[in-house]
Amino acid sequence: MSRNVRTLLCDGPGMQYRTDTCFMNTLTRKERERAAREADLLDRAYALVCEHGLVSLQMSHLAAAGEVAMGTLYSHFSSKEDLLLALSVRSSAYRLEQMRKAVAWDECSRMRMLATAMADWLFMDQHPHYAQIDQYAISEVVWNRASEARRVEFARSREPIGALIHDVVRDARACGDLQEKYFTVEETPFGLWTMLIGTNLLTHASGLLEHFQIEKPYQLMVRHLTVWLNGLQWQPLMAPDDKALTELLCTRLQTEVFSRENDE
Amino acid sequence: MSRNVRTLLCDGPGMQYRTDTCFMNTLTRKERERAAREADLLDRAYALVCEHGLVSLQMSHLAAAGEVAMGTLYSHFSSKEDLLLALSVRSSAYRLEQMRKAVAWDECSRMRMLATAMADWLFMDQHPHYAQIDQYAISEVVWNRASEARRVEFARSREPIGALIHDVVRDARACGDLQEKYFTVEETPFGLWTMLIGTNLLTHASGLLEHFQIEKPYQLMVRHLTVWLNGLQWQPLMAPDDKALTELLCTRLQTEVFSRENDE
DNA sequence: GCGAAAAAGTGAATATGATTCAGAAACTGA
DNA sequence: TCAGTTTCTGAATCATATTCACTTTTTCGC
Repeated sequence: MSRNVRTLLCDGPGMQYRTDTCFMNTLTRKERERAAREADLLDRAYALVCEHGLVSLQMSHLAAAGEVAMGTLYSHFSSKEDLLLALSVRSSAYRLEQMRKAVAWDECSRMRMLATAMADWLFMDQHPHYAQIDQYAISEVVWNRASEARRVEFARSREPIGALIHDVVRDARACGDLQEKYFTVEETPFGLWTMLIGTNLLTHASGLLEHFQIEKPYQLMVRHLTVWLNGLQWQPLMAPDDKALTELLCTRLQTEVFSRENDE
Repeated sequence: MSRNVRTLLCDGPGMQYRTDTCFMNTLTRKERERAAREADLLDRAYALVCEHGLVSLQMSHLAAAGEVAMGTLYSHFSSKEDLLLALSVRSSAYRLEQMRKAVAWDECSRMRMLATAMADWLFMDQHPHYAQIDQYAISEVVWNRASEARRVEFARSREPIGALIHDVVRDARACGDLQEKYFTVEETPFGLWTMLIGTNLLTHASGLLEHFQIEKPYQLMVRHLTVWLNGLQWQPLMAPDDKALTELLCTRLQTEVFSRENDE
């Protein structure tokens, strides 16, 4: 009978051991242990990626590193792709942390919006392997081979980040910095989001941007974001050619907001 | 002695049979036949992708379909990833064709700029498999496993598209539609480029955008491009909430520019 | 044309590495 | 304690990319 409920709920790895107790928001000891092991496996997987590169990540290596059998590994992750997306989910927390600092900045809404983009950039700069994993995991081929449950988990894991940014939009509207109502609150950050992802993708295709005479893609992106913010009439308007401003912004963000001390 | 020259030039598949005759821009019969076979293999590979999906594309299937041995296949493509990037190179010609129509539109420079983005969108709509291949091929993992020669070939193959867009920027500057000189001609389209790529990536991660209450990503992108163009002060300015305009634009483009007859 | 050397092509064998599953071990509750 | 159940195990399987020893074809000096 408990069996039946469990079966109904199970539609993928990571869900496998969830029972009705979930509804009470309490995890059994077993469930906690299992979650802990999954987290541990992900940590080790990330360490392997850092050490040998994403391409060399092998399920058998991870099993060895995590001191579990292949079968156990596969009880957590339905496939290698599922593991990659799980890694990406794991990165959400770090991104969120960074993002929180950005939006908490004691500055006007526009600066805070820009800071969210820079938070992402800084994150990718500090964690190039996560940048690579995130990028790869979201590509159609990998995405579709991950489990449905993991895809949902991924979307959920990014929700808080979305919420944070939506709040900035709402603040901007509330204080009059952002008059326009062309977009819903949810639609507004789309331009920023796509530029971030596109820049990341292009940046990592080594040699491609150089071929098109583009030197510092992230700096350039910030300038294009400035253009975009101006297009939204997000006050106060700024000149996108002001490279000094961009750099000052970078510097201030790093010192005032992200306190670069915590390099790992 | 000819051997030596050849050896020096050979640094990857696809280059393997290039000799000094290249410098005279004449291909020997052999070289032409080889090029023809490579093209044929790519056609068949694309057909296989269309029929069974990118994930199911197998080198052995392609060898069978192209009636060549595995070894021969590998004399053309150094790896599966190299083949994928070659497929992406192949798509450049089709993209270019579409793009040419867009920039030849009898409209103001701003509309033509927007039309280039729509050309890309339409291309991806008409050739979803190319959209998927292009996206995957440019991802760091695949990109780095393709041969250096192929990566260069890819960059070169996109050059004409870049040139076309740069011309639109130059035209806009010449006729006064685009006053600003914040960006070099090459830097100007970066915002558009990244939005296109980002939108494409997000769109194909099924379920993700829906999760964030984003309905029609490409329409939304066009509106964000309008914002961006406004930010550049690219005349004539337009209201990005004018969905009717966006749709009219789509319709006009499809009828006047891309003559949807040529659906394959 | 002839025949040896070089080039191109072949596909079975190899190599890699993801995934499975039959059985062993651990745990549970009476 | 023990039967039933869950969980873990890792060698075996399977899927495929890649290679390479060998065959066929082409080239080219005579």
